[in-house]
Amino acid sequence: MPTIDREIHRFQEFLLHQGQKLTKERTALVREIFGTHYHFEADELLFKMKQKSVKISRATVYRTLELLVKSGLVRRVHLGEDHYHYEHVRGDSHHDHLVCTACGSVIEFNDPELEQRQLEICARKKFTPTFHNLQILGVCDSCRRKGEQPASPDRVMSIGEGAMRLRK
Amino acid sequence: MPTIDREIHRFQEFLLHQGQKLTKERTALVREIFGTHYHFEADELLFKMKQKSVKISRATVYRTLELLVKSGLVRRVHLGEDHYHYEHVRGDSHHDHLVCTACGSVIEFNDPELEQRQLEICARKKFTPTFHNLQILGVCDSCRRKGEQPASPDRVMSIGEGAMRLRK
DNA sequence: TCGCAGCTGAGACTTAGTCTCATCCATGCC
DNA sequence: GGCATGGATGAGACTAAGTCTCAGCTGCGA
Repeated sequence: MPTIDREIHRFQEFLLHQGQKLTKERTALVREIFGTHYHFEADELLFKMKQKSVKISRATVYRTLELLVKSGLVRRVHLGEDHYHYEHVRGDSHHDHLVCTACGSVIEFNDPELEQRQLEICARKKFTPTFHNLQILGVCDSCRRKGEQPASPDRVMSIGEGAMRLRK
Repeated sequence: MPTIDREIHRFQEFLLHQGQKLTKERTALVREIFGTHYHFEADELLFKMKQKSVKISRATVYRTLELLVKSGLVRRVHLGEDHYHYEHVRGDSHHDHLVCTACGSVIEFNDPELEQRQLEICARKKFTPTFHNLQILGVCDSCRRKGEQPASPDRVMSIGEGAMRLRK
């Protein structure tokens, strides 16, 4: 898949630039992330690799995710749960998330006016922003119509594909 | 301190309303939270109680924080670290946070225009919001002037008073 | 193809938070 | 005040997510 090869190439350039190597484990992870996942958890990724009989340890998954975040190919986000989620980046610009607390679905949005307003607030407070993180929790259209009971905001359903956990 | 007594009274009413009791442990925690802390971590609170020789277990601290969040007296927030922070609420309205990645200080702001814009985005996406969470990470004015090197965004310094941890 | 710096897996360890259960105590009733 | 009782407590085991260690492996430049 040529698109993924481009990501792998970008990752390799990033690694070489700081004297690091592109190993087969790293390549496999990039393939998995850019090939099928969008929002995912570290443990979910580990599980998928095991499912495919690609032997990669937990340590390597976490180490590689850290490198991918540093390289800018992957973003680490909070989606209202008490651990991180990751999403791959494909040259698309920054966005924020609407997270449905009933079904766990994630809707992305990008709103330049909102971003602009944030910059104004920072300027007013003499604050130099480097990064921000906005999640709006609530109920998506289809859940609202199904009349499903939203979970309480501090107990959001698992997001993503609900992959089984590897560690009992 | 009469102000704190008012908070304790509100908490007691909340508890009674659902057949729960105001114990001396819960009272002590409310006093500590409303008396001296603003943004704090669960473990920090536990440490402060131990310092004051008030014997309260970890389980009770977490259980009481949960009740305080439910009662609306305390809010649970993400400040860019991988665990929760809490802040007490004193009738003030919702606000968001600017978090300095160099010194760990937290600046609050409330911007009705920003909130309004979020509602518009939700309406456009047919999403019913219940709650949101915005942190802007960056460097505060005094750190910028000191020319301090900001920590990388994914490795934010500890926020709060840097209380020693109880568990080694 | 060789050497070695960087990488890997296995599993011990850490941190933040939850759960269990025997015992305690706040509250309502007498 | 004394008593009954159901909710609350503490100690510590347990869990989830993530980090660290170290002996052996491997990608890549010479």
